[in-house]
Parts: sequence; structure tokens; C-alpha cells
Amino acid sequence: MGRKPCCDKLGVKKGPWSAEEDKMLVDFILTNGQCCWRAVPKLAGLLRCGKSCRLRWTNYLRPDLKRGLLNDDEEQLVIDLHARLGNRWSKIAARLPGRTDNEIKNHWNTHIKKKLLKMGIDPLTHEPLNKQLGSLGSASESGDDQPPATGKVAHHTATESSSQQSEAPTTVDSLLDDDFPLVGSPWPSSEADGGSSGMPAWDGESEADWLLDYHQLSVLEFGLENLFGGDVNPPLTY
DNA sequence: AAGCCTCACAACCGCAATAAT
DNA sequence: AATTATTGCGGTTGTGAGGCT
Repeated sequence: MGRKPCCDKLGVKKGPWSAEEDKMLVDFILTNGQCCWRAVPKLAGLLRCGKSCRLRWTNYLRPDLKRGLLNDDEEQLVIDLHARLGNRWSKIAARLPGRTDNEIKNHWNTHIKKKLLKMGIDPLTHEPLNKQLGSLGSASESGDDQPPATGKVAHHTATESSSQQSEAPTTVDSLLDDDFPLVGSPWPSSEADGGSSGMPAWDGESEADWLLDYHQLSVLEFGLENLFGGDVNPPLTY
């Protein structure tokens, strides 16, 4: 038996959100908090599915979101994190306060990917493209746990004209252990998770969770009462 | 001015993971 | 333990704005 759709297709609105819908959703979450996304549309009086509400909130209406393009430091951090985490955008986003996985993913696909390709770096492996053709071969490919830092070196070169690390709010090395697996390096053996998915159980998760908690704490400190006010960029410009 | 192209970003879709029964 | 419901994630698409020819 197949799964039911996440929401009734009939009577569910799709497409861009109106200012009124946004207000209804924000009002509801401010009053009731985030829970039970499936019930949100009904309770908030929205003709949307819960999934759509959650996406709208997390990607656009959340009060702690930054706006605008990623700056050089953030971009560097994304590249470094991507080298370690791969396309796990939510994990990457958790280390960039005020940024969403969607935003980072978009920026990666529209900017960083092209930038790296232009520099001759494979955005997937973070290694020089010509190395993959077998012409370089300086670093050992063997499965030593020590990550070959080729990607990182190359990326720092990419932004060497910018502020390097001096003004960076955080560096990836300060956030992550070297134990964290690199893309392209073998993941921990799959016995832990049954080996069926591409997402192995990862012992470094606990640290990731700590960082996530840190981020969430900062969000809490920000306070919902600041929603749409003060320093926060208004979520809507209709 | 019109048409085309690129960019930026919002939103949807399908799947996997997890929780609940 | 198996099944079902819900949430979260990543890939992809759609669309409006702005620049260029």
C-alpha cells in the first residue's frame, strides 16, 4: 500500500505566498509556537499543506534570518564545510547563523559551483580537475585517515584577495574536528546503520548537534518579540 | 523598445528518516 | 515487529528582475 499524500491535494493552494498568508502563519506561530506542522494550516486558517507552511517559515519568515548574498567569510565557510560534509545543506546551514539550507544550496549552485569550476576545482570532490585526469597525483589517494587538504588549500587560494580568516566569525577548523570525514573519504563502515542508505551513522554528530544547539540558543536569545522589528530585515517587501 | 539571457531566490516534489500506533 | 503518519532534507523547477544586444 502506498503512502497517502502529505496533504489533500484538493483545496490546497500552491505558488507564491501572499502577505496575508504570511501574516496568518506568523501570527499563528507567535501565538502557538512551532509544532505539528500538519495541523498548522487548519488551525491557522491557511489553505496550504503543512509542508509548505514549514518551508515558508524556515526559509523566509523566521525572525533570525539574514538577508542578501553570502559574504566572503560565509562563502569560504560554506566551501570548507561542503568539503567535509558534502551536500548536507542543513548541516552546513546549522553552522551559519541566519542562513537557511535552501539559501546556501542556491548560492552554491549559482555562485560557488561556477567559481570552483572556473578555478579548475571539482565542486563535488574539491580536488583539482586535472588531478582527476591523473596528471597531478601528488597527494596519496590511499585511505589514510589524514585528510588530504588539497581542496582546502585550493579554496583558500580562491578567496585570498578577500579577508582570509582574519575577520571570519568562525573557521571551519574551529567548528569541526579533523575526525570529521571528508567528501570522497570512506565513510565509517556501514554496520552501524545497516548500510542501506547513503547517510551512515556518524559519531561526529554529537558535536554537530552541540553546534546546532548553540545556534538555536542564539535564536532564542534573539527573541521572537523582535520579529520584523529593529535590526531584522523585514521579511516581506510586497 | 523588444527580445533574449542570466541571475537570484522562492517554492514544489519525492524520498528517507523518525515517531507513533 | 510491522505498519502508518509526520517531519526533514536535498534535488529540481518556476519565475521575476535586471542587464545586454
